[in-house]
Amino acid sequence: MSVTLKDVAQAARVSVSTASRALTGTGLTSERTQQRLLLIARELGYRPNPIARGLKTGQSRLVALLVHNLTNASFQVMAEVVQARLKALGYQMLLCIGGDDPQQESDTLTTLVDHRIDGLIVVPTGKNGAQLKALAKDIPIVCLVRRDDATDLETVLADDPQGAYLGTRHLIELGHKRIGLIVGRQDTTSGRERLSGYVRALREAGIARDDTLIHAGHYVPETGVTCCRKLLDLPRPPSAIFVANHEATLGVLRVTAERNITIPDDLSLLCYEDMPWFEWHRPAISIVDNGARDLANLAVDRLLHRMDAKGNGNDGVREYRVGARLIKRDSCRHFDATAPAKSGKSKSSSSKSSAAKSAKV
Amino acid sequence: MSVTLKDVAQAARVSVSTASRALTGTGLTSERTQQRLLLIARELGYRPNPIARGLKTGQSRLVALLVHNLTNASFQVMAEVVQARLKALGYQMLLCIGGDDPQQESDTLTTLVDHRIDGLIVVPTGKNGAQLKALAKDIPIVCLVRRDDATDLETVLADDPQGAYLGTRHLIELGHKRIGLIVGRQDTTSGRERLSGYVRALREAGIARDDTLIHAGHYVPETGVTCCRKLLDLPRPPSAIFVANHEATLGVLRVTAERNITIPDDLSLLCYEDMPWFEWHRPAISIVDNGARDLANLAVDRLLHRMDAKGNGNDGVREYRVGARLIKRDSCRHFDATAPAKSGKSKSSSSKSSAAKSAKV
DNA sequence: CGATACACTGCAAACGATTGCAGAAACGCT
DNA sequence: AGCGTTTCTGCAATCGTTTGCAGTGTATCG
Repeated sequence: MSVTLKDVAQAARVSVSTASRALTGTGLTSERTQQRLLLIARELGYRPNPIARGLKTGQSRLVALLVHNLTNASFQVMAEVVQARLKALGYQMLLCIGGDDPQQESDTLTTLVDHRIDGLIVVPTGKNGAQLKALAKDIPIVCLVRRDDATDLETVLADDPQGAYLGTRHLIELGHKRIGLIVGRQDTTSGRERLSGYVRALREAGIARDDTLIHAGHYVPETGVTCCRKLLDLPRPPSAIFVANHEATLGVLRVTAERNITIPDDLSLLCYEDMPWFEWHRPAISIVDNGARDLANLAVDRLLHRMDAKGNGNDGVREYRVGARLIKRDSCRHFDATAPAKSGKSKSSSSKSSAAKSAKV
Repeated sequence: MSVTLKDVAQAARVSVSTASRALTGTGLTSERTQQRLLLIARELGYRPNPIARGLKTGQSRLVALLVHNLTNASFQVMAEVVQARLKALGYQMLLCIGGDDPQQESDTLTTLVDHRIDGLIVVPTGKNGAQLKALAKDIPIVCLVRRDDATDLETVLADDPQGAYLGTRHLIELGHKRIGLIVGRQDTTSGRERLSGYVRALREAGIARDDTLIHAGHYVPETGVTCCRKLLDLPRPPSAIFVANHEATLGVLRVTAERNITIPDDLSLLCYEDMPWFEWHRPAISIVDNGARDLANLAVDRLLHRMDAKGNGNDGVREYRVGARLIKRDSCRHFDATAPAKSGKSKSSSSKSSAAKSAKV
């Protein structure tokens, strides 16, 4: 069916071994024959069979990336980055979707080692520590975004404490004192860390922590709906909301739209993690960027390092933090303490009516 | 390192061949030994090595899905569907991102055949017909969403003519007569087909086609911006816009927000293809659903069929169409011909006004 | 000029499975 | 008991590479 090494060898009237050595460039063959074989191989359109090679060498040139889903914009860019990087190095990426489900993660993991992947970047659920630990003995593994506490795997993390701190401080600097926080479940690292960053910023600013302003929930839009309602229904509702549970953003947006709350006039909104449409939305939504691109790149770097190091790529470091940064757009504004709360106020502002607008933009 | 067939055979005091036959269940071994081997294999934690097996059988248990990107929501759900289906059948999905770039597509394709994938579902760029055709001789291929005209590959397509027709008709039924269309490049199948569906609906309703209402462009948000502006700046702007180039939706939304145009009061908006946030958006955006989920499922079905059929799974059918359907949400409304156009009308609802304020523009 | 090193090359055994072929065991039948 | 079937098992080749080892030829040196 396809051209094998034998074919090349025959055409060149040498043995398979010589052909192999010439083509893989082990340097054990004369310059002349090497060139000749290279040429013949090209003419014949020879492509080495990774399966056969893999059988012998134990390597597959396959690197897996295991993420929870593809809906999350961060995972999308990570996948794209990883794929691009790996391809450039001659690896194929095996992208797997684990659905944040331990069982599925475990299954996938076994399939992957069956296929003798050369390396793995995984966003762990945290429930398969033992398995991961065992795997790590055989293949290089790097954890991404989440840590699996049951292991001591090298992990590339977003700097969530800092990101949350940055975001909260930004809001404080704008004059907000009552800042609602919608954050992820407290049994996840990111959930805890983001809360801590928020708390630290508050403390630094001398603002007392008010637990009625803090809501945690699952990473789904519905969380945004319920939490946002709770916040707005408070006797003294917040003047700003920091949605540090990115999936919840949709829910928050909906509730504010339903209640005719104008962002950022009536309420400032700051979100965690970017989505492609955030900058197209009006008002464009300010965010704390967790640096998905950097995270992915670093993860690949670390993985490659380990793969090269053949066994011990331990540089002592167990955990890398990728800095978060604030991207200011239009959804946060200075808080004027004298203005009325968010009760039904009618807009005087229609000033900028469409006439002016339609100019050119 | 890991348990091989030989280990199992030794433990059971039989030959490797017997072990192999027992475990693969070829029925050529006695019930008793088979059970015994199954047991021992389980105890030892034996997992067959797909690489070794692949070398002998020429199969890899790998099926590739090649899409343009992961940003597109349709591709996301397709990837998830394909992954789920394949995994259930013991295949691993190789998800590849081709970026709609012929060169990259071609490279990826070669890598994939190198890895002896058992099957391929591809969204073709349309520029590598020859290569695809050649590949199709060796492995089962199904095209998805786009057709490659240079081949006669089995193709699973969305019913774009029908979808566009449905959408347009919906708007017409709501009383709209001037319907703007923002559609994809006319050198893509989908671009052409959606335009044709739009035209048909118009003709059926006895509405003259007005080419100033029709704009085509690349699949990027910017297209939405420019096309939308052109439409709104028309002497007689449309009362509804059908965005049949899904990437352009963001741009359209931005322009309308900037110009203080309230949807659906001032302008009805209908989009093609769903995005997760469409139903959370206020107003929730009505769409024509191209049935990404169904498309993916059908593609998998067809591929599996071909893979089973070993060579000729040709059922004569070359092309499958998956019906589109209309999902009515809140972005389209009845058009009242008596109301003023979209000139400077001040908002009664006032809700959105300030959003556009941010002067930015 | 003979010995010794060196640079290449080829043979053959792996890697871990599958599979055609032939031998062994078990059985039924005359 | 002898023979033919049938049923199971094992040997060994094979898939396409890589790689240790031994062999060949040529250059180098004393």
